[in-house]
Amino acid sequence: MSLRHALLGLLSDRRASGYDLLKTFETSLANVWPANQSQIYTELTKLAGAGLIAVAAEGPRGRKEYEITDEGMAELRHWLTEVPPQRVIRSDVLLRVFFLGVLSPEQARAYLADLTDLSRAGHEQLQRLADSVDWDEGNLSVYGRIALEYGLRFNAMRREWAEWAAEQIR
Amino acid sequence: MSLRHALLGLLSDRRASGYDLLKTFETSLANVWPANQSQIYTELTKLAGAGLIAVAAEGPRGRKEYEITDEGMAELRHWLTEVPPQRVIRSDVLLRVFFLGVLSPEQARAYLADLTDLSRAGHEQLQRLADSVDWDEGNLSVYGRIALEYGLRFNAMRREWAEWAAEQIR
DNA sequence: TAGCGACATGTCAACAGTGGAATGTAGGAT
DNA sequence: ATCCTACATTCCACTGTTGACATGTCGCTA
Repeated sequence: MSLRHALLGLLSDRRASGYDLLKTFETSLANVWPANQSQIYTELTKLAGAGLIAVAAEGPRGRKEYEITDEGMAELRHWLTEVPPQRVIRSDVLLRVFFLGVLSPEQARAYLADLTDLSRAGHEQLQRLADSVDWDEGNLSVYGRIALEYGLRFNAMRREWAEWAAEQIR
Repeated sequence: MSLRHALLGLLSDRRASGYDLLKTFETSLANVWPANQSQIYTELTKLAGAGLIAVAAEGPRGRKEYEITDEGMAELRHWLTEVPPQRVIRSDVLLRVFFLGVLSPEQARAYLADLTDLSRAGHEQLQRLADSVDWDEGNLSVYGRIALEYGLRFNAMRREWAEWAAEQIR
């Protein structure tokens, strides 16, 4: 149920078409809440039907620019302040760890080494992103920076853990 | 597609019925890959149909004890060594952060304070679990301990991040 | 002016996950 | 002997996610 809130959140900042939103999902939101084209258009239609967003303008090529309604803003605020966050995160990365005993110690260490590399690469990618963005004083900047910092810390944590874990085997 | 591998992984350790597996999912695997009853039974039927597991024994009350086949072991090893782990993790926790600008600074800080508490509680719960288990020398123990350490480090990281983030606002 | 790439939306089938209903049995405690 | 709890499975409806297919237009450039 979070896709709708992601859309409401983006539309709370500025009006946009499905296509605009799709581009945003492909870039900044890709690492947090991926969504594809069909899902976005379907959900926009549902949101409009529920009165949480409305078509504000129509443009060339059938472009429909949506804006958030007061009802939509209320729903967004409700989600932000009242809905308890998901406690569990499905992680196939961690799931594999449970079953590494099936492999040889060498293979298990190789898996953890791959995770180390993956985490290092993720960290570097985010660091480059952080360096390339000019962080002005806007809200999106403040919270975008905070979200990015989470990514940096997460990757650092995972890298250190994977290195530690590899040492624990045999 | 990971539920099937979770089931194969568990069955690689010992034979079990759907009911046994369900109990395992409710306890040790609940924080890594939650699955409910209907999903487990459906997937077991599919796995048996595909020849990756087989009914090894039948017991009282229609109990069917499954065991992993050679084909199933091959699939499990393939998943562990060859299938690249998911790069993105959907996180509604982080998604909210992007949109905290919609709220007042006080409300945003309150959200981060809740996250701090949540992370602290999660850490304590895992710490209690770690203290209560007797870590023998088996593989499950080694890798179970490694997975648990991930949880501890993750919660610690998130708590520190949430505290840092709250300071960044205003 | 012809063509191409980006813009733009809609629909569909398939699979994964959630939650609940229905059904029944075995075995231990009172 | 009865009852309750835990054991045990199956099915169903609904929602969310993925990937592919289908369709068409605008505007720039060669």
